[in-house]
Parts: sequence; C-alpha cells; structure tokens
Amino acid sequence: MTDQPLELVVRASHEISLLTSDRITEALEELRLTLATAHALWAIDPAEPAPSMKVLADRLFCNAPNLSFLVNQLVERGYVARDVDANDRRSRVVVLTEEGRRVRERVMRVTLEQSPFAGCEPEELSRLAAILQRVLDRTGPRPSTRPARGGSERTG
Amino acid sequence: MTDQPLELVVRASHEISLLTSDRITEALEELRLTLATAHALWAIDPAEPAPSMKVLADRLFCNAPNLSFLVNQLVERGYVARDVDANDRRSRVVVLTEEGRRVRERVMRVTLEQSPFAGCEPEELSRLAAILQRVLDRTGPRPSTRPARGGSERTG
DNA sequence: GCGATTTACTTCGAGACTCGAAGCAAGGAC
DNA sequence: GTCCTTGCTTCGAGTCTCGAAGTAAATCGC
Repeated sequence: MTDQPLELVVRASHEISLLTSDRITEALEELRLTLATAHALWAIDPAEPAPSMKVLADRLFCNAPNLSFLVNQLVERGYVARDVDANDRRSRVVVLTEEGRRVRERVMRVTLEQSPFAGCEPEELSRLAAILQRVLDRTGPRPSTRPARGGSERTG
Repeated sequence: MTDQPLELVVRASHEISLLTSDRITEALEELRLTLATAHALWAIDPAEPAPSMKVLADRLFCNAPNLSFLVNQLVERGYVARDVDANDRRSRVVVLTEEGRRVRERVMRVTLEQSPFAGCEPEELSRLAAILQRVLDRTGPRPSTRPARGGSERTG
C-alpha cells in the first residue's frame, strides 16, 4: 500500500532535498554560511532587480523578523548590503556585494555538484525539468525565484 | 544562463519541499507536532520492524542527541514508546503507539494532499516516480525509509 | 575470566533558527 | 493634519541542532 506513486514522489523529493542539504553543510561552513543563510543568499539573483525584504521573505517562506535576522548574518559577513528603496523609503532592498556574488556562485556550484540529480542523463534531466516546471506553474505564481522565461514580468 | 535543467530541477525540487512544509505546518500544530517531529513520526513505518535510535537518526540525517530530543517529544505526546532491543541491550527501538499510528496516518494524508505533486496526472506522476526512484537508487542504498520492493533485506 | 576498546544512547550546554508582539518610520486616504 | 496601512526592526521565548562528556552493554585480545 506504500507503493502509490504520489507517496513515493513526495518522499523521494523530500529525501533528495535532505540529502543535498546534508552533503553541502560542510562546504558551507567554509564560506561562513549555514543552510538558512545560504538559501537566502541563493535567492538573490544579481541578474534581477534587487529584492526588498518583503519579497525575499516571501521567496524563503519566512516572516519579516526571521528575514531581518538572516540578512543581518549576511551583512555581517559582507555578502550583502541594505539600500533604501528610492521609490518607497520604507522599503529596503538587499544588494549583493562583490564578494557576495562570488560566494553565491560557489554555493550554487557546490549544491548542483552534490545534488543526487547531478547523476542524471541530460535527457532525463530535461524531462524532469519539464515536469517540475509544470508542477510549480500549477501552484500559482510564486514571488519568483525563477523569473518565468517567456515572462510578462514587469520588474521595475 | 540560469536555464540549465540541473539548476531548474534542484531549485524546483527544493521549492516544492518548502512549499509543502509551509502548507502543512498549521495542520501539524493541531496534532501537537512540528515539522521535525512529524518527519520523525513519518519515518517509523509500522509495517516494518521497529527501528533503533541509530537507524532512525540515519534516516533523518541527524545525529544521536538530536534524535533523542525528537523521540522524547514523541514519547511525551504519547505517539511512540522506547523498547530495549532484546538482541542488543544497548539499543532502543522506537515503537508506534496506537495513537501514534493514527496520527502518522493523518500526517501522511495531509502531506500528500497539500503537496504540489497532488495536482499531477496519474501518468505524469508515474513518470516522475520512476525517475526519482532511479535517482535515489543511484545514490546508494539509504538506511531505508523505502524498503526496496524486490528487496533482499534481512531485517532480523 | 578480565581489562581495553567500541558501540548505542543520553544529558548538558551553547549556538542557530523561527515566530509573535510591540514599536518606529514612511506612504496613502481623506 | 489625522488616521490607517505597510515595511521593517527589535525583543523575548520556544524549537532545533550539534559537540562534548558520561553511562551501559557488547566485543576484542589475551
């Protein structure tokens, strides 16, 4: 009865995430990051406009106080800076520093290398990507870690 | 450059896990569980022989002190009990109580319902299951949350 | 048998994460 | 200008996680 595909998929997906987290923890320590701060750093794509605290909190499924804490960690380590948004002076945007960009690249590289998905054939990976993309699209648009390639996003 | 399938897959998979966690948190509170304790409860399949603390810790990617803490939580809530393993009196096996079985069922049901994967067509789900199973198989056998259907496991 | 080592687990203390409540400053309605 | 809302921060409490140290049982070497 444990063999229904949905259960297998949910468990496998979760297991793969945990395994990946477990494998990268050591490398993250060298970068003075934890899983939480590394995830926050990952969520700031230098190719996109700098996200506000609120946007970032939504991306990370966490609340404002928690994000303040995480960003403080990154600021202390010199990986990001806070800027006041000129269009709304209540809002602070989080900007990667030069070193932050480098460290973020390293986090991504290590994570992709260590992921069990790294062992997939390109063809298998493409099928997987297509399915997962569809699944995410169906859940309704998220505050975008992944900015919708053909997208209608009006980021300014 | 963000479009390579591996990155998309790793991010999507992680995102889906987080989204699922976020969605079930409220329901778990009613069961007096957190994500960590719910995960521990999930990892104890009543159809398999009761796992030792060590086996359970391996399944959850956590260490011994942490597992002690989690099992204590579950014991306090009446969902599991510790038994001394007759074959090795150093070892304690974790056994679901009657209520523990019921609560575990509920955790699984809620999680599967709330998972973004729940929206997949059966055919899509099967393809996904096949791929993920292959990915996990390639990473080497884990201490088994998922006991290898055709398996050669000698559980005694 | 008996001591030394290893293994399974627990306790303890510290650090990291997360949240709700409360507070502050800026924007918007009127 | 006043009231309300929004974005963020600070604070305090609770949860999670780990390493270090300790206990008990098993195993090894003899």
